[in-house]
Amino acid sequence: MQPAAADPAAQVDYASLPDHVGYLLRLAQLRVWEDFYARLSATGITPSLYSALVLIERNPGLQQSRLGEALGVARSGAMTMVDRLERQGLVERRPAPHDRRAYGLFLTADGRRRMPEIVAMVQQHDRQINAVLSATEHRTLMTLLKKFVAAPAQRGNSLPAMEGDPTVSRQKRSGSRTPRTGRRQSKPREE
Amino acid sequence: MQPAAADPAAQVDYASLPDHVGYLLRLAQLRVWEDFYARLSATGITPSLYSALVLIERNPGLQQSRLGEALGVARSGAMTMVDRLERQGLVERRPAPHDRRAYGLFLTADGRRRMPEIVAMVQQHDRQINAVLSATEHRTLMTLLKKFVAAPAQRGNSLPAMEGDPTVSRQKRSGSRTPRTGRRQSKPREE
DNA sequence: TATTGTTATACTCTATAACTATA
DNA sequence: TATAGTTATAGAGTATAACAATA
Repeated sequence: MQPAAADPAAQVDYASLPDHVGYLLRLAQLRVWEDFYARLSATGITPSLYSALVLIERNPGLQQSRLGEALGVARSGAMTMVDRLERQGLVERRPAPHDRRAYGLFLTADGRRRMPEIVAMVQQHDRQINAVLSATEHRTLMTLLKKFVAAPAQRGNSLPAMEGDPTVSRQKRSGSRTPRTGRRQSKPREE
Repeated sequence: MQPAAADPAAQVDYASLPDHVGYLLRLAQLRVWEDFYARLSATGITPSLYSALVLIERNPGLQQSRLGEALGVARSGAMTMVDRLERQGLVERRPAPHDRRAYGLFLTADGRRRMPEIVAMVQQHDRQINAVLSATEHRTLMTLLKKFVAAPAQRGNSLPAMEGDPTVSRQKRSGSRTPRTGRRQSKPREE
């Protein structure tokens, strides 16, 4: 995303671009992410990982599939997220009580210990991000965004994670679908 | 992004997630994209391609590098975009008058002919998207988003394209950088 | 030496499909 | 037969680096 050196882009006429909500939404989100990453880079927590953490903290024992559904990612994507959080020692998978296929997700002791700090960093990030708006403006923006999002969608409508996603494009375009192969074994930790 | 079947996600407590601007921005953008892709899928135009088209139309003779800077993508990325637009017959590269390295970008005759229709589709998309807000609300939202975006950034601050981007994450994370190799020849159309 | 266009390569994110164990 | 977790693979998007031609 390298910023234009001096400002060669200044000569370009952006025409109608800034009149599109989508364009502004993207710029805004980009700005938010930049600050998020800059601020939390040391922790290795990304926006999507953070949203997973919050959900797991608030819904102890949550299953991976449920997490994925809640965050709008495929099961395999949820896997990756949980793997990362597990590797960071923040989250653990415990066998589900009544279903030997499933696991429940929990914060580890370390995760519970570190959570407040992480949350504080994110809140600080939020404050920084919102600093450009007055309290009233911020409230208004949140209200409008919520209204925008809550509106009945043409298609399904869950609440996805906090992360970028070239997904939509991929899904909706491309008429060619090629099947795959591959695999080997599963659940190498249950014998 | 498959929508949750019935609504298993409804049982999940989203906790503080909806209080974060970033989270709402992402949801909002997702919704916008969905509609954009659904509506323009037949044309093969993505949000980022559309923004390129608009810039080229308004700035005839624009160089690829300038386009890239204006849209916040690397030169190689601008290449890809222009390649796609060229393949679709919408844009052409003409040798720049006073710089034999450079090319100027122009809409083709066909591009100019099709542009109004594309613009109309995008405007229709915009209307649909904005339908959930009153005219006043929409104006307020745009104003707030602009204010949000226009605020002095900590880092550089150009106006990128209309497309998702896992970019930020990649750039800001990862301490390991491995150099590459590769190439073969360039400009096979200038001998 | 710097810039423009180009190509090769790598990495992130996320999807689909198929498989295993279990229900 | 369906579901949870897993794994392999595909592909979109975008970055970096190196190169040729030109400035």
